[in-house]
Amino acid sequence: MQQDDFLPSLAAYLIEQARGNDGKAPSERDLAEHFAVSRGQVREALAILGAMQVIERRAKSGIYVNGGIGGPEAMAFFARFGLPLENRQIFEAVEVRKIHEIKAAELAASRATEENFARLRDILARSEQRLAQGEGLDQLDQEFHLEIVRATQNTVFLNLCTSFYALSQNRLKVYFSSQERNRKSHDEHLQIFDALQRRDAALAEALMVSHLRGAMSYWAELLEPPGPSS
Amino acid sequence: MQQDDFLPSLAAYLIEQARGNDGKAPSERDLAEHFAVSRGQVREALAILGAMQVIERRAKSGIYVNGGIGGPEAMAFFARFGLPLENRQIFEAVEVRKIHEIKAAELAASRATEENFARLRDILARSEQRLAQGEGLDQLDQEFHLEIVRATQNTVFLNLCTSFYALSQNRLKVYFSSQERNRKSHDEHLQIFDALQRRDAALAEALMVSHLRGAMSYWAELLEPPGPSS
DNA sequence: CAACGCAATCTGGTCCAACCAGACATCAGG
DNA sequence: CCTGATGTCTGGTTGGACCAGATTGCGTTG
Repeated sequence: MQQDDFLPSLAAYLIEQARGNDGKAPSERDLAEHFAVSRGQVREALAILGAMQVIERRAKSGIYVNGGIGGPEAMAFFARFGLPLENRQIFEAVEVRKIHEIKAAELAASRATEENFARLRDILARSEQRLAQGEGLDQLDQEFHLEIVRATQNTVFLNLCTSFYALSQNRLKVYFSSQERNRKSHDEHLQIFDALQRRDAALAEALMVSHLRGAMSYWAELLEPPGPSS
Repeated sequence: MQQDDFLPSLAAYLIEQARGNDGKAPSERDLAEHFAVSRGQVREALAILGAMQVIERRAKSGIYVNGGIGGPEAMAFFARFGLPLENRQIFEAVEVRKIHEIKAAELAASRATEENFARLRDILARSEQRLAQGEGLDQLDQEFHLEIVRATQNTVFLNLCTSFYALSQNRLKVYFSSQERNRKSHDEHLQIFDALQRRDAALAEALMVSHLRGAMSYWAELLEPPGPSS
């Protein structure tokens, strides 16, 4: 109940306390007392939250909670630290992820190395195994998609996609609870892999589009996507 | 020479010192002495860098610099704090930005509101003014592209693109030093705007592709893109 | 009674002096 | 040469202290 949990719980507490108080959070000293830690600890955590732009530290005035936890750094952080995001943000993140992965498939078709193909083959083999045992893909699905991103040879892109994957994956585990959907996913993975090996960028892209369409629309329902009007 | 500059200079120092020392950086106490600040200050900065995964703080052992500054949080941070990234990372970031903006144009065509169009019109009008005065676009170019992203109504996407824009824009100011390139950019902006207003997603996307192709290839040369073989 | 001004208070920013416990390297003893 | 004890170094954490600007509230004054 301590150490790594401190930052998220502090963040949650800040947001809670700031609501209905002009966005102003308790003072560092109060926070230290409330969490029974030293002020130094609080300041370290606040430094991180401040750098994430989740809060604003105004000298000689107080700590103010910025409205959004939506910044990319903040999202990546919160995902890592396990703080839940709002459905709307998750939904938007999923859309961004879709953008990334479709393009990744296209780029990977021309850039993938034999090393990438080997890893993909390994992932698919392990997927086959898991399916044979009647288990879900989840982790392996993530590995497959990230390996395609890695195959673009763009490390910045890979890091970015990793963050967004972590962001949505936790909430979307349900998808892989159905053996039927698992089977379908795996078959589509095989087709995508085949297109990549044949260096057919257009086909890989098209297959990825349809692969994600199915999954994403299912997820969209789960997440109650925000309608156009409110 | 103090306050906000501390984090980037500390980061730079850490990376420099860690090179050729197993990635191990000086101790907190040494850092505090070197920068003539208290250990508390150093620890706050290290907390941020640690959260960014730029460094790893190993208890009772030392501070270790993680190879990459390429993580999305780290990149956004460094861009904000003005620490220069490596050419390769900038180049990769530009490619990611390209992916984002092309898709943004497509999505914006169907989602843009009258409010978005109004802001775009305003940006284009101001661009016209600046060009008439013989000045470069730079800032306005950024505004134009980000407004298109905003028109996708995806705030996570907007935040993400804002980070990546900040990342590359600083290094690419040179592009807007040529009046001819400025004029060309502006004309293409007008065409894109027109396509958006006509809700022609395919056309908007195509125009954005060709708009970015010109600019990006110019930038690519500046950045000495890494060849396929080292 | 209202407006002004001063003083106490609160806040973040910064620093210092400790202590803890594990990691690490060194050195003495077998 | 190997082994184990020991002392040093490191990050982790705490408490207290001071500063200076922002804020608040009260008392004075017109």
